[in-house]
Amino acid sequence: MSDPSSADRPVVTRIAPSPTGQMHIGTARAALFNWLYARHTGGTFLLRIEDTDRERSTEGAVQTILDGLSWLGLEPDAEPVYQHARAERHREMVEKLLETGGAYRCYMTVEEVAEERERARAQGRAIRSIWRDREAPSRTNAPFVVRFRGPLEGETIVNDLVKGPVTFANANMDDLVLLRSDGSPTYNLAVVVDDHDMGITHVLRGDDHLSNAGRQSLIFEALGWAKPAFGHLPMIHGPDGAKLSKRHGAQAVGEFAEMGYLPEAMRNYLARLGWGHGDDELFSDVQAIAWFDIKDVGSAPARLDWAKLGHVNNHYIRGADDARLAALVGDIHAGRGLVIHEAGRAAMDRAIPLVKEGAKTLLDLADLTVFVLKIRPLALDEKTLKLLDETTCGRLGRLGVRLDDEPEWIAAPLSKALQDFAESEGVGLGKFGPALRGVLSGGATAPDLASALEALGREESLGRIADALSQVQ
RNA sequence: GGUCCCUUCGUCUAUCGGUUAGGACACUAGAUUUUCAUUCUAGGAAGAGCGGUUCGACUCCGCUAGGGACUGCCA
Repeated sequence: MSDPSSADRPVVTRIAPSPTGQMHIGTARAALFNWLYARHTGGTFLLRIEDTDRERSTEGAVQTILDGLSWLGLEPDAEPVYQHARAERHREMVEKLLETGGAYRCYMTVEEVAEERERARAQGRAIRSIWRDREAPSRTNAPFVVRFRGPLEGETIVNDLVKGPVTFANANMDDLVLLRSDGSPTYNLAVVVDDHDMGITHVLRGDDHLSNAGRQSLIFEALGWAKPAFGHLPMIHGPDGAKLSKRHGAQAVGEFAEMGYLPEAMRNYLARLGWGHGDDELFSDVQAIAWFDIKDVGSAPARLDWAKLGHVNNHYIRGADDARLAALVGDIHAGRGLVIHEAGRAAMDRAIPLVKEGAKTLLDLADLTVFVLKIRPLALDEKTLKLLDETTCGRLGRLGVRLDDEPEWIAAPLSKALQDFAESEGVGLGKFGPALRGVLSGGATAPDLASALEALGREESLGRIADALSQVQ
């Protein structure tokens, strides 16, 4: 149902964030959908930085966007376009509109506009300037803005790819400002000119721009240009249904990264928010690209569900390369001020594959591996100290000797050895397992005993047991 | 206030006029067990409300209610 004029061109999509702070997760999802659609159709995915508001745009925010996209693995196919740099072109088009009568100079003061706004609101109509049908004042250097001369009647229909046909009465649409009194172009004008010049065929963006689609359609028409196809994505809300904000835990891409979510997990989870392919929940980028279609994008807003995100992330952590995880987790440990020695590094490498199935985030993985990084002799927690009575100490002593006989220090045979030992002692593992756990981990979270032993290595394991025994005696 | 959008289990969703309304996460119970977790098994859980259209409606239409967006010389 796309605009016929754009149907035959190769697809060009774009993400057009304004660099005014953090990169919202909704922007990330819009980027993902644009990226998926471009990849699916063999088209192009572009980035445009909407920095026409010089007051609010910052260099740092631009970098945040670039970093965010890069982290997500959604690199644009060309250098970013900076909207601000195109101001001359925008002004040219306003000139053209002025010549063709599609726009007019409005000399209303801000106060007068405020009054008109109030009147218009009270009367339930759109804002109209008195200068719409009036000659310019005689005093030539009076400040003015350029407004769009919108049609007074008829309707504008946006055939939205997600929402279906959306009808706006032209009478309800304001004569919006195209050029500010300082001569700088505004958003709605710049978007239209840039989308046209960049050859954008599909505009997939947040729901909050739906009403802008009506306004922008009018400008496209006034300029005599073909419109792109529009698709307005529903917003992402917090778990309570309100617009996603800081108090929901996170809203910026960078925050998700810091919380230990993997970019591929974010892509999978975000894709599933508002888009679906039957019952498929976990899928690769290749599959998502093959399956993605705008017609399968839902129209209702979705809530962020941390539990499910955690589940998806866990799935990708399980499948992730261990060396990559080790590097990522090492950074987290380092960030927490932990020094990682050579031996610790090796122990981490051994520990990660043994514990990662229990990690929902990289932060979890850090918690699950911290026990191998402890330095001997470990400080024993009270719970463990209480478990270390004479009988248990005797057992652990014998266990140490028994384990040292193991030819191979890997989990499966170690597990067998533990079972055999328990049997030879005539007790269940429960009789000394918890004590051994405490001795090996110093109270930190640790995996099952055999895995913990393997991760620590022979020397370290036996050393920790010996340390504990001499400490208690 | 006005314009526009949205509404299936707690959450994300499948369904595209005829189904015991399916799946995933979460939850509950049981099994496993050296903590937590993992794993396995079982289970509860939904069409906002009211009217139409139709032989038949979750699906189409209208109204109501509830959410949301926009209503800037912000984007």
